[in-house]
Amino acid sequence: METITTEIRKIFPRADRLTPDWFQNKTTVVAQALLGKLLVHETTKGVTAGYIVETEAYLGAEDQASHSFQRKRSPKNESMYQQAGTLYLYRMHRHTLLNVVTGPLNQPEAVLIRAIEPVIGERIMQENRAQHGVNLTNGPGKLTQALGISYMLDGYLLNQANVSIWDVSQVPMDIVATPRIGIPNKGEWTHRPLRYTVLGHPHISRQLKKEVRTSVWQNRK
DNA sequence: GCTCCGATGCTCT
DNA sequence: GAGCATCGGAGCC
Repeated sequence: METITTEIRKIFPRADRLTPDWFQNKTTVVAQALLGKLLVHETTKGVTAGYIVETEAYLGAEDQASHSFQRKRSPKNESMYQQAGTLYLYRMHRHTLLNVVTGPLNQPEAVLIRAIEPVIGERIMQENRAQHGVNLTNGPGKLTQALGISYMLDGYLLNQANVSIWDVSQVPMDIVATPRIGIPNKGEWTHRPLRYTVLGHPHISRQLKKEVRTSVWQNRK
């Protein structure tokens, strides 16, 4: 725990680790506030980390697109019912997707982390993915592979599984809300703007080249 | 025990 | 922009 703090603060002297409490806030608020935060994984190969640039909110029992729609509950999605800050990981085809549980205990909401910008351990990410450039981390399955995060971490609390999220005062210039990806035939929930992105960031998934901007972060304080 | 399918990504056109 | 890989769990027989 101390060594990772030292390592992060070498690069970001004023970095603060987010505690599970931080995720008790409203899911849509957390999803937007996560943009610019640093997602960190301590692996056997070294530290991997990146700024979060794309998230999606999943609003529990009433959200048709959520795994916990109508409070559906099973060993597979049990993590969604746990306390805020719990990691919810599941496998999609042969990929692993990472969520962080939000809100009160037993209210099964979560934020899906869909894309990051590599910051630490880019060489490790290249090894893990056999790819380079934006292809390293511009998708939910890609970023877990790049960071070396396995579905075995499902159910662990943030900070207790070598996975942590840090406030490093990186602030988006602009945030845009759009419909979520891969949610067909879910009525109004298909179209609700619950996907949040750092406007124009090159690492956002499924983005057209002409939408990429050169300036995406505010200057640090 | 069997079928169905997905909050994806890669490849090829 | 379409096709398909690939696998565990849920739902049903």
